[in-house]
Amino acid sequence: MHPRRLGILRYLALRARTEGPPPSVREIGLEVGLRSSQTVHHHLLRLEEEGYVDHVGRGARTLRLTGKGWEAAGNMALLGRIAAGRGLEAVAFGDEAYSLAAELLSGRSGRRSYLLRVVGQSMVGARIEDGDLLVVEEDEAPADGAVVVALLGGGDEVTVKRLYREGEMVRLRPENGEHEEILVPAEEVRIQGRVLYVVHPPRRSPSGDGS
Amino acid sequence: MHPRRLGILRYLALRARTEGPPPSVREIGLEVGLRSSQTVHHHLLRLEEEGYVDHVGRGARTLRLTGKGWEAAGNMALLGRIAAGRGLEAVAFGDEAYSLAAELLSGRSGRRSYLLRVVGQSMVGARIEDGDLLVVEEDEAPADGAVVVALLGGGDEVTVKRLYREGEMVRLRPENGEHEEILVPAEEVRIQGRVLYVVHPPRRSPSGDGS
DNA sequence: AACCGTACCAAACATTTGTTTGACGCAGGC
DNA sequence: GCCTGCGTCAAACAAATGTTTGGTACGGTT
Repeated sequence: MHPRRLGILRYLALRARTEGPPPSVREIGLEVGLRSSQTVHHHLLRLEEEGYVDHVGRGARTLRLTGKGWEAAGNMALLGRIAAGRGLEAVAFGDEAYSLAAELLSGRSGRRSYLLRVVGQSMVGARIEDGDLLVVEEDEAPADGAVVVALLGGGDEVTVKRLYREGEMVRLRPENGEHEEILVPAEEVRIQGRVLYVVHPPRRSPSGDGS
Repeated sequence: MHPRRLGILRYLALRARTEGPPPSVREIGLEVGLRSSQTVHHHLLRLEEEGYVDHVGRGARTLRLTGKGWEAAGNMALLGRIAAGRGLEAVAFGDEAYSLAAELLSGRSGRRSYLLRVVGQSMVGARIEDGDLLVVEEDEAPADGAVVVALLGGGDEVTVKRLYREGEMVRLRPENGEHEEILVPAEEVRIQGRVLYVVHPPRRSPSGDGS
């Protein structure tokens, strides 16, 4: 991905998560450092050809990120499915999830946020279960005891745990008796964000259906 | 509230819940039946003076509903707090709730939806607990087994239960062993909507905090 | 009756905004 | 060397959009 275009996508994502209209062409230029509206226009055309952006109607500020665009922008980053146990699974999302996130976040501190889908049962004690959506706000220094998204092993591994700092060490505690705590040096873990909300449908009926 | 202005507010709310930018002055006029952009402008000025709308930045399509505006628009309808046991409590909302609802609903079937805050523990079995937010989609005929919002006693009483139809009767089943089923004639209950999502923060840590 | 405020319209105006035109420099391939 | 594609700029154009101006009609007040 062209770095300029990536910058544009990121800015579009930022604006989409912020209250207010999508940016104008010149606003984009101002943001990403392009002095000619034409240049922005040029990149926008490419991005539209390649399916990263969209137009909803005609007129001013009708630009919109597509699903592909959100993905490429990265900072919306349904990073992937969080494995309570191990590993990062295939990224999976839908437009509904995006728009859900977009508004859950609007009006917030300006911090970036995103959605994750949970895989695993290690946090059932915090009402987080397999398949739930998490609304995560980026925050590298949340309070002790917060439920956080942590990156381990240089980013290869993502997990949701409750955070406790202990000097040079970081304790990541699951909330499920069957899972074990992780205790690692602070350098080896990067706190990515804090879980703001858990979103899920009501539990399926014991017998019947309803969904 | 001036009916014209109410119409404008409603349209603004509609657009805010829809993907795409806020409407232009002329688009508003088209919608509410005003042929002069000036007239729309006029009402917009009044609405801004009275604190129903807002401007975020300068330029095109920077109009925004304020909390007061959302409330006046009315179609967002945080009807009230649902008492799992009895009674409808005071309506309570905040900007967060509004914006949350706005996006959770966007892109949906066109049915109206709203948020409710749960009071009571009668549905813990369906992962619905006291204080949770419910995203409810209006639906008078949901499938058997769905978790629904039901109005009893001519609307005086609101409750969340799982729905089962039995001939002329309707069974509303709580999911908490300590609560009793409600079995009433179909005429005495009005199904208001179906619970799509449950939204809540992660459960507070057993010991510490983090929120 | 004269006056005032409100709601509305048509038309014009100024600004913003999307888009087009024309040009420059650079890298890579033929 | 020469051509092509790309990224960039400046400038202009055309469409849209927010805003202003001037005017009409109506109802209530003084």
